[in-house]
Amino acid sequence: MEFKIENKDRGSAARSGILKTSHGEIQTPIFMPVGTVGSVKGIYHRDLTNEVKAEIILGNTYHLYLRPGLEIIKSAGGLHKFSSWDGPILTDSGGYQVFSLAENRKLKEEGAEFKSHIDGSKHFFTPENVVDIQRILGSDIMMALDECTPYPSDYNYAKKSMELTHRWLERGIEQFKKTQPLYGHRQTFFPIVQGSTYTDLRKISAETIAKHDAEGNAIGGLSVGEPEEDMYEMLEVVTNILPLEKPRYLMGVGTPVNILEAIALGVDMFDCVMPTRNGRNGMLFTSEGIINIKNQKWKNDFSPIDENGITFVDKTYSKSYLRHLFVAGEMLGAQIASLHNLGFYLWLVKEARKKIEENNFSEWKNRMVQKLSNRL
RNA sequence: GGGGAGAUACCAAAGUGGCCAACUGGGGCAGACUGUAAAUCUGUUGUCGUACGACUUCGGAGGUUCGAAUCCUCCUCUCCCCA
Repeated sequence: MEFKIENKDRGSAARSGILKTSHGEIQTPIFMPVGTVGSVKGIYHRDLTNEVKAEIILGNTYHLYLRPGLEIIKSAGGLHKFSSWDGPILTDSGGYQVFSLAENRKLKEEGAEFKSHIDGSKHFFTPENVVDIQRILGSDIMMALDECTPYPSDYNYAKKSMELTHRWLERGIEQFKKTQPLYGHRQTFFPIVQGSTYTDLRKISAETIAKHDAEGNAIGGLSVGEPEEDMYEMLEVVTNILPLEKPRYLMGVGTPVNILEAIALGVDMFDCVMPTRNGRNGMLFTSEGIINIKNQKWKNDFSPIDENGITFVDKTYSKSYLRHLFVAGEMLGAQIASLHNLGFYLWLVKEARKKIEENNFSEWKNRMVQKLSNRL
């Protein structure tokens, strides 16, 4: 994998770049739609490519390992072929499930023991076998196994958790070096910074991660309930330490405002379930603010969903009609909202990229941030 | 014509002397959602008040009782069965 920074913003740490993978180039900053089980919920790949202009999507190790299982994905020739997505794929390691399925797992030095949420069966994830699994998935970017530390965590827990993540990282890197891609294309491996909301821990973690000189670095354990100011503070600490010339990936973030603020701090890659999940639940993100399309106020509004939207649904369907679909519980409503939101998220990062190239990112960002939180 | 059942909030439906402004579900209204156990979850839904609370409600009119959605009388309406 190759990363080249193209432009740097004058008023902030924002930068634009190009990330080259075996499945295509990614223009950063970029938002990566989440397709946990090999599907960006409710969206055809065709629309992901042609409408949303997605350049890379996510898959999840834990979920794909449980279902359909590695045998099937291996037989299919990897996740790209299995799901018919020939663009880049990043797979999360299951580290987030260590956090989100906390009640169903036990953390040990060797790894994390999971009780499947599907059938209760037991499974053991280690820093090593998570690499092996991602080799089978064939993702372009593989993630290290980490513990996504919950918020709030007391200092001692956060420190121990971070240190475990660091030890796991050593093992993951070893395994990564010992193994080869299975399908003839390149794969890379991103380590993850932890450290909860403690400045000194974040600093230690970022330094530790930086030493490994990976092709890209991720920042995890944020947007798990902490105040946004804390997140930005941690980001600033971490982005000042991680190597400038390597892409930075902020995991699981976030709201449109979060993304712009993080871009300003020098983050290049983002993923979040928000555009799809919140879309399914009737929330639309637009350049003018947030719409809860289920609200009564849209009942008689026959204007397009989003005049400025980039996808075909934005001008094809009216707010009134979309509201009707949600009220009626029609799945088309969830699909339209998801497509719109993803289109908006991709528009947002592409616009940010444009502004960085034009050297007026900060000013634009400040103006956008004002509008993005509006409730329409 | 004869016999029976019933009428409760937007709808359906529980409650059959005080713990009832009234279970529950639907519908309505609003909120939440950040590396997806989510096409999910939460709140609210008589009026007024931020709240403690106050006031008006269970087909209608009377009555019994300290107290009635609940018991009695009459009335109105609906449904079912038989002819």
